[in-house]
Amino acid sequence: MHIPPTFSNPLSIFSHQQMDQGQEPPAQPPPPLQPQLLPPGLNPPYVFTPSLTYSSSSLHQNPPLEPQILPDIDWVSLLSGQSSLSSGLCEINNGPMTMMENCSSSSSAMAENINKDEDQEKGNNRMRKSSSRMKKATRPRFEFQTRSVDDILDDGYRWRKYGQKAVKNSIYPRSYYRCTHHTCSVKKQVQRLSKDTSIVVTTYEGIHNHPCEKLMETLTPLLKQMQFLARF
DNA sequence: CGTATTTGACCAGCGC
DNA sequence: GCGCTGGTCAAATACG
Repeated sequence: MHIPPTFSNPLSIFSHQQMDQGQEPPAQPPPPLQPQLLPPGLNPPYVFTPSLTYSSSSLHQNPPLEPQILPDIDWVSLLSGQSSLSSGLCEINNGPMTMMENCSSSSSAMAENINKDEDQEKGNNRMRKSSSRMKKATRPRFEFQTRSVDDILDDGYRWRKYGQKAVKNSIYPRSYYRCTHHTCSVKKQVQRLSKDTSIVVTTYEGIHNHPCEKLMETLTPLLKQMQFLARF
């Protein structure tokens, strides 16, 4: 599925590492915005600008830190986990393994000793469900605020929707997406702000372990041509 | 017919 | 312990 890109002006980008400790969003209007880097794999109508950062209280239990203007965004590096921002977050998040990891291994060991009658099978299913849920270690998270008529930010990756949920204090539902790449477990959440309905908040969780598909689509013919020419 | 989306149910975590 | 909330699953449905 491909949703045509129609948004402009990502209003902010920041990590939940920052947001989890913060303060109230700024009362003052942000300074004039300057045009910025165009993310790779995105179509020309996009206009990216730097921005103050603030958080949606409907999305996060804790208010964000002081707003800050981030430097130019290297989207490829950021979304593939190579930027200083994302790698920094990885370091922060590489703490002790969550108890879910332990639970999942113990549950599989437990499963060997269980007969396969119906009730126990149901129990195992629950185990697997909760294990996968609990496996959710703290992963790097990035949030983008974009001004857009469409909810979906065309970031060059392919996503499959796996859930939608009404959230408290918001008239708009939150949508849950997973990266469709078979080896990639990156997720994102998309929600429109009720305070400012023109703003869509996209939260990425995890780092892609594969190249941006749209970027590869663009580059592959060029690379082939370069390889062809290199033979002469 | 294969793939993507929708949506109700289930579950864990948290606060009271 | 109970209720609320957010996140995920998976069957049903829609779509190309």
